Amino acid sequence: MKYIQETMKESIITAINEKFDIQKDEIEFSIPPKRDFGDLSTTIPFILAKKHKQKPFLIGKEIIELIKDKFSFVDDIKLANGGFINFYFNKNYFLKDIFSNKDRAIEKTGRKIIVEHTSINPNKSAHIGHLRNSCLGDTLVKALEYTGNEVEIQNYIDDTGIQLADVVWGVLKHQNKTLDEIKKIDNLSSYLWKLYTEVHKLSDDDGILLEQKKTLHQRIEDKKNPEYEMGDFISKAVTTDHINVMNKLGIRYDLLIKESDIITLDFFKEASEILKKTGIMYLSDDPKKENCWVIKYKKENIEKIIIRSNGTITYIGKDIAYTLWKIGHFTKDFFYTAFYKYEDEKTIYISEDKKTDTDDKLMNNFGKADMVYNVIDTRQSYLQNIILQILNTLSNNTNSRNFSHFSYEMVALTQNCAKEMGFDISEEQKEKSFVEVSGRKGIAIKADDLIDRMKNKALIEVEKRNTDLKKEQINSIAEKIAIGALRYFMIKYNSKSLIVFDFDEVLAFEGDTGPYLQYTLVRINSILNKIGDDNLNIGDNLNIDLLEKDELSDYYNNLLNLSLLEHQIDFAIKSDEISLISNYTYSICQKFNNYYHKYPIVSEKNKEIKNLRISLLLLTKNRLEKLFSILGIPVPERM
RNA sequence: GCACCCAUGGCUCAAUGGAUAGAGCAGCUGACUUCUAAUCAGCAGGUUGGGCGUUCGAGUCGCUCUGGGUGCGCCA
Repeated sequence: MKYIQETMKESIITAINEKFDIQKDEIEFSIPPKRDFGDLSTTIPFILAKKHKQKPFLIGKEIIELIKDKFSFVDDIKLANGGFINFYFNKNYFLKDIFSNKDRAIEKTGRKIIVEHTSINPNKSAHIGHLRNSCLGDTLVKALEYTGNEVEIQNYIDDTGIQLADVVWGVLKHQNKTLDEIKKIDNLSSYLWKLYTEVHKLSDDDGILLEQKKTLHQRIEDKKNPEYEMGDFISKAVTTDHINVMNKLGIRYDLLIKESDIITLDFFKEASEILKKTGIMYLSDDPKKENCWVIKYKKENIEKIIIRSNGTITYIGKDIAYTLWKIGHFTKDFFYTAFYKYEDEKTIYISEDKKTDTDDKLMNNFGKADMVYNVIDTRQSYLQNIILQILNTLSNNTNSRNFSHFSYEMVALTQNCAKEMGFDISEEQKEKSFVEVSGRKGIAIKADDLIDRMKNKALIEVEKRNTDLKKEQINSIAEKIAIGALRYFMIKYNSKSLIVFDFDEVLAFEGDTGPYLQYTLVRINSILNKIGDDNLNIGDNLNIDLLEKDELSDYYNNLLNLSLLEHQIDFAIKSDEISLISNYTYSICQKFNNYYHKYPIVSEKNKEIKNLRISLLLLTKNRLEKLFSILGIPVPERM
């Protein structure tokens, strides 16, 4: 449909541009809400009515006269409701066009895009809040790849942060453990999860302790042992745990960037030169900010301090430097080494502050992107907006977008859920309609625990329905269902809506859920198995007019919706809204399931009608498989 | 105080300024000797928080009020 629309736009412009003034990007098509209104609709008359100060109805009539014979695949064009131009396609042409183009390769854009997501503090297990980030980020990655972009997936490791220092203090000073002892701990992330909340409780209002932690934090940053060594081990071990959990969900990374390397290599120096030279960063006149280098945040008219009066850099400075590096504003680069290998040998690299043995060829390929996505929750909007402002100023070129704070609302818990988990909730929090997730307070569901819980629920269902299967098969199916359910749940909501988490909702496997989608595709595969490969020779001789009126309408409805795939994915990316992809997938399944119940396929006697139905089946399968791979939803063999 | 976000059936959410505001859950009724009932069909449920405005057309845009949330440090 994307291609049909493009051709139509061009033909329309050529046909009418002598009489009417219209640009290509002003023309928009939409699928009409009712079949009676045709197959594709445009509101050009309304747009022109404003420009030419005429009635939309009259303009519409004139346009139709000008374009009526221009399209071989359009049977009829009608004017409706005061100015809508509705196109009625030749249905057979349309069917053949979609069917023969279903595997058409997407053109490469030649653009390199960096997506940073996950970026969990490496001091404890991943939890549901992180899952939303990673699922959104990964789906974004896959959608960008699908549309022909080269994507580099980065995961930022804050290995010098206070959060890490907290647990290092916990093991060294509070528990007096040595590095060797720590190395022996099974499931370190989970162990630290508990320790972290303990440390947080202890130091809440203990001044001496806070001072001690501050010193320790500085020693990590200065790479002094044993603190540095311990921090380095913990952050790498925990990061590995995070990579493993995410891998279960099909979420992967190309490169880890350590904050310590940004500091050690003094990336900020180069960033600082750029910012000073362009006047973006300047010495403040404000007496309260004497000797501070600041950036003016225009939106709120605030001077944000970047370099403190003592010469040290604030938090955002590192982020600015990192982003400038990503977009290729730097001459400086990191060094790299291999960090992790997936089962298929694909490697995750990690940044280093000095030369390593890793092959040089790989080193030069990181960074230097045409576009950068930072997947970070909405609470960081202020800082991300400052970065956006800097990049906009630097690139003067206002119409090409090269940075997106891909933001989303946080995940919280229902009061019920928090109670069920036995969390210690403050009185203040109890008054609210939800409980904020907090790693520090231990108020969150760990990713591992959630996946296990979902798998167990799926296991019961699979066992009930498939008594003939072996244990491993049941296990593998249950795992796929759990993953599908979780990934769909995490992205189906609009990114601006707060997810108030409850087990009932994530464990629902009926209705608007991942398993519903999976069930649809499993069923399609099962029908195709019954039909057998021999009977799948769908030729060019499909004739949609053989269908009865009602079926024709249902069939065509499915077809039109299926034709929107490319358009929907483009639109989701353009609007920074991943849930559009899951919504679209759901609509395909709903329409197909309805069709399936009305019209038999395997038992249909009329060969031509059977072929028509099979072709719809194949087309639906084709679309769903593409969408599932973008959404990261696995396809179980049976359900 | 300033900035940003949100408000749509009982609940959870859709809707690209467009035609009669759609789904799922919960409730009720019905469909498995017929391609998997994790499914499907039907019933019921709406003044899109209030007001004003822009527009041929507003759930969607602007202003305003109300209610909720988040952010705003020489912390990270």
